[in-house]
Amino acid sequence: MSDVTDVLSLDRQVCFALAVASRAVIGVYRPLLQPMGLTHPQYLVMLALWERAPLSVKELSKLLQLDPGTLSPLLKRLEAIGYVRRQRDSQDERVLLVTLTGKGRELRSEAERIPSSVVERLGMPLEELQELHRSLTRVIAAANGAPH
Amino acid sequence: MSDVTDVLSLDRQVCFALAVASRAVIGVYRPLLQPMGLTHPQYLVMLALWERAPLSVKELSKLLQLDPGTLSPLLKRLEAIGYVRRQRDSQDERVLLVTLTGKGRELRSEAERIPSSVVERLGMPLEELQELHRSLTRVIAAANGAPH
DNA sequence: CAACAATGGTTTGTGCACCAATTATCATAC
DNA sequence: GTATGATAATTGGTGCACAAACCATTGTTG
Repeated sequence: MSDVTDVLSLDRQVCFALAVASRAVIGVYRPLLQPMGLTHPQYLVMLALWERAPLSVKELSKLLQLDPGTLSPLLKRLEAIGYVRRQRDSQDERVLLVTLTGKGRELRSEAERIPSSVVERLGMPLEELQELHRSLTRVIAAANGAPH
Repeated sequence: MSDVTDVLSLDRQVCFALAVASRAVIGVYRPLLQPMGLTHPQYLVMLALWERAPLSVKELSKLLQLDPGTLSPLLKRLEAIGYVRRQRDSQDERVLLVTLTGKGRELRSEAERIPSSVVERLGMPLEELQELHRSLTRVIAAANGAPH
C-alpha cells in the first residue's frame, strides 16, 4: 500500500508504455514498409521530403528531432537505394541538400496507402488516435522544455 | 485540401509523435539514470526485477515486450556492473535465472526518487499523464492484436 | 532408448540513436 | 588577409532493437 511501490510499479510508468507503444506501432508499419525497402525512420525522412524537398541535414534534424549523426548514414542508405540524392549547396558548401529522385517521388503514391492501412489494422476509432496525438504533442513539448 | 495530403502530413502521424515522445521522455530520464550507470532499458529491467526477482530471460522478454536477443547482452552488461547475477536454473538448464545482487537491491532506494522527479521536470498535471497512459495501453493492445 | 520436435538463450548482422570528437566551410575581427 | 570563432556534416564508439541462424537442453513418440 506504500506510494513508493505504486510509483515504481512497472506498468504505471508512462515512459515504459511510451517505449512499448512506439515499438509496437512501428511493428505495424514494418510489413507495410518492407515492400518499398524502407525502415520506419527512413519513411519519416521520406515524408518530410515529400512535403518539402530539398531539405538540408540540419533542417531534417530539426523536423524529425533526430541527431545529425543518426541522419547522416541513414541518408546515405536512402541514396544507395535510389530514392534520394545528396549534394552540397553551391551557395554554402557546408550544407548538404537532400533532394528526391524520380524514383523517390514516385514512391509517394504507394506510400499514400499506408496511413489508412495502419489505422485499419489498429482497429481503433480515429477520434481516439487524434486525442492520443494531441496528448503526445503536449508531452513532447513538456519533455523538450524540461530542465537539464 | 486533398485528404491524401492530410493523411501523409508528417505532424499528423501518430507514429511519428509516438517515436518522438518516446525519445524525448527517455531523454528526461537520462540525466537521472546516468549517476546510477543505467540506460533506460536497463532501468526497466531493474524495475521488473525489483518487483519480482528472480526472472528468466523468457519472463523478462514477455514483461518488457523485448526480444531475448536484445535482453541477452543487456543482462550481461547489468551483470558486469554488478547489479545482477545470471545463473542457469538447476531444475531446467535451459532457463537462465536473473537475480539481484546486494548492490542491485540497494539501488532501489535511489531509484525511487526518479518517477516523481520526472513528473516534476515534465511539469504536466498527473491526471493528464494517467490519461495518456490509459490511451497508450489501448494502442499497445491494438498494435499487438493487429493482423500480420 | 533412439529419433524428433519443442523450448530457452545466444550469436550474428543490419540499422537506429545518442554523444563526443573531428573536419570543412563560412563569417568576423582584428 | 590572416587568426578566430561559429556552423554543418561526418566519424567513431556504445548500446538498443529486431530477425534469422544456431546451440543446448528437455520432452515426446515410435
